[in-house]
Amino acid sequence: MPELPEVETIAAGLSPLVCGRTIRDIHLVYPRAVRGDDQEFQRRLQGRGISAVRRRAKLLILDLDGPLHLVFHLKMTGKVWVPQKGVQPGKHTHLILDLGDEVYVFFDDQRRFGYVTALTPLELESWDFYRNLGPEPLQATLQEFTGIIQGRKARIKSLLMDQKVIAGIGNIYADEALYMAGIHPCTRAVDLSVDQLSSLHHNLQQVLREAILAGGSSFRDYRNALGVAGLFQENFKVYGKKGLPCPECSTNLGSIRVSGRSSCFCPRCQAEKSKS
DNA sequence: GGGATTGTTTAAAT
DNA sequence: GATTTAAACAATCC
Repeated sequence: MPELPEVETIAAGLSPLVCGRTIRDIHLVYPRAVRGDDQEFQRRLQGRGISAVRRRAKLLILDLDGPLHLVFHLKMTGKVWVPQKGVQPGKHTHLILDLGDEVYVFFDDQRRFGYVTALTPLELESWDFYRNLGPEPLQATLQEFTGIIQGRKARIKSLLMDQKVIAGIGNIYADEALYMAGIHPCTRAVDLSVDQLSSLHHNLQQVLREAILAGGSSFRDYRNALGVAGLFQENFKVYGKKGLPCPECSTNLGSIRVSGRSSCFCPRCQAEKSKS
């Protein structure tokens, strides 16, 4: 489940390995991994040079000469990586880009929820999902953050995970940021105080930065561009820790479902406001 | 084999 | 129409 820090780590690792190289050949093992027409996809990529690797929200984007954008969404189990020389594609390798000199990019995805697509700049900008993405959480100022959340009636956790509100946050970092800010996931945004909004903004940026420094989280099977696991899962305070003691107060952590997602929190440190 | 897992899309409800 | 919520979907593992 790669979220912002994981995709950021992948992009940073991938960049020096592929930038300046050219896509010599394409092996599309599993055509359904391509969003849109797979023949056109292959035709578009052939012979194209790679100029940059970047991230927007949870999307991994390779900028190609043309210009053209090779866009990956990794969803649950997607991996984009450059294997060591001699490593053969695995059972879940759906796409192989041959960059020459025995350098390859593999796109693996065990659960097959992820996808890849090749879009022109115009197509990328007119893609509804992309166009409607909210601001990057690490760039949003407190004023911006407050502006997009204040006054909304939805539960704060739902808003944090809504890509149209703010981009790149998933279940892990939503739970962690809410815990650090001492806010119950079911709190209506409209009920948050100015101090709580400020704390949430600060802690959200904090947890994302720390996770990026740790190379992302490797809960389940995330791997970076070199196939190496990240370390941030060791820093999880609440995510996936239902029933374990809270690191602050030792109360057993609880779990509830918020907008269809399991949400771990501390019933004491993140008590619901009893305001009438 | 049912349930859990994910982020996004779509539809329904408010 | 805007906002919010719930269900559906993709595929696989345990």
